Order: sequence, then structure tokens, then C-alpha cells
Amino acid sequence: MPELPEVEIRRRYLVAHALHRPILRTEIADPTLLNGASARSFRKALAGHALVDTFRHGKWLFVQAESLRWIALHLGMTGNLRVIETAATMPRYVRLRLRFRDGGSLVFTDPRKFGEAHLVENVTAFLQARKWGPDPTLDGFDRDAFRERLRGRSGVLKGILLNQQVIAGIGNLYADEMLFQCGLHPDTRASGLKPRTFGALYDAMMEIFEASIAVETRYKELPNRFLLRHRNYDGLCPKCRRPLNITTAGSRTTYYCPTHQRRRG
DNA sequence: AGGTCATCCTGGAAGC
DNA sequence: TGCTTCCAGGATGACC
Repeated sequence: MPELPEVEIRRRYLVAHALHRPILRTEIADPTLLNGASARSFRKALAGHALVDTFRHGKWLFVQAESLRWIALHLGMTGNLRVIETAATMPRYVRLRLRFRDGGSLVFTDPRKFGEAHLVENVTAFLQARKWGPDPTLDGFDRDAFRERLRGRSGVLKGILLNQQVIAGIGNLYADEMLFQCGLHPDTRASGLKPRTFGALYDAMMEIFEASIAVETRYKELPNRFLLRHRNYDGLCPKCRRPLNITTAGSRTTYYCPTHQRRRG
């Protein structure tokens, strides 16, 4: 599902296909996408303006119009963005459509409607209001910063990694990957972990983000050693070829190898 | 404060 | 075949 790498790939897609095309009008097929915001203000901020800039923080994607207003997009579980050139290729489940003057359109599709769109003046204030934690791929975030964010927390690792207020961008699948690469059981408590272990988690996080972005999140193209390639119902551990365990941790479906991810502490 | 659960939603898979 | 049930997942908020 869309986590940091997936959102980053879509951001790059927008840069390549959606910028500098003046918007003719905005069609909001499903107003609930706006979470109570006025459709009128939305249209007004976009009409006649092209999109000119993008920004991503965790799973939030921001697109700036010439009016200087930003659209904040969250893909939820099933949200996606596509630029289409002719109506003949219009996908299903379109919730929002920006019609360009040149005949093309940027469409936001979302079968399950967990996605969100907001009109934002100040991106930083928007993120602060939601208390979102730092994006680990942005400047200045290193091992020490990572350790600092996790230090002093008493919960289980999986739950902490999924908490967007701690670190923004890690979702269920990538949290499982990080724990697998570090040989940590999902129920491991964060308190009492050695600094070295935090460092290993940071390295695993950066490695999987980088690898996943490199293959444009087509997990099948990842090296075999990544759990993401094997994270399915009858998946086998890429290290020992024994069946993976499926359990619940942090109230989410969790895959792990009972051999390499031992419970500690 | 942390953990669990319900909630939003609906396509698709599984079960009967 | 066709119906019903369940599940998935991101984020938030209620509750213990």
C-alpha cells in the first residue's frame, strides 16, 4: 500500500507529467475527499493556474499551484494518481479530476475512499497541526536523529514504527521489512535496545526505501533477500525457506520469520 | 502513556 | 453459479 516510497514515486510522476499545464477546471466527483473543506475554494485556487511545484513529507504529497496554494494529498490505502491524455483511457473510481487546458487530466482515483485532499497555505503548519514526525529521507535526518525519536518509548517496536508522529512514512509493509532485516521480533520493546540496534534499524529503513524507490516499488524486482518479495499467505523466509508466521502486532497484520526474529527482553 | 479496538470504505477472495 | 462473510490497510479517536 502507499507508504513513503510509493508516494515518492507518484511525486516524481507528477513532476514528469502534471506540472506547467494550465488547469481549465476542477471536478470533484466525491466531496468527502475534501473532508469538509469547501469545493468552491478548491476550484478557485486551481482555476487558470498550472501546478508548479511538489513536496513530500512521509505519506503526504503536496502540489503547489501558481496561486501559491498547496494541495495536500494523502493516498490512504488505495489512492492513486494518473495523468491521462484522452477520456477514452479514463480509469475507474475517479474522485478528483483536474482538467488541463490542453485536454489532458490529472485524476485521483481511490476505490476505498480513505484518501484525503486539503487546500493548504502553509505546508509546515499543516504538518505541525497533525503532529507528524520528521520524514527520514529529508535533509538532516540521520542515525542519531532516528535514535532520538525512538528513545524513551516503552511500546513495542512495530507499533512505534507505524506511529506517524514518531517518524513519518513507514507503513505496515516496510515496518515488517525493517524488523526482518534486523532480526527483531515485532513485539520487541523499544526500551532497553542498544544504540547499535537503533542504528541497524535506521540502516534497514534507508536501505529498503532506496531499493524500493529504485525499482519504482515493483517488489518483484527487489533482491530476493527482502521480505517484501515473500510477504504473502504461503511465503517462505528468504533466509531459511521455512514458512513465515502471520500474526497481529500493533493491531496490524504482521509477517515475520519465527527462526530469525526471536522475541527478546 | 501505551495498547487495543472500532471507524471510515469497498473490491476481491474465500467459504458455503 | 450465486450468495454471504471476511479481510485488507492508514489514520484517528475512544476507551481501559
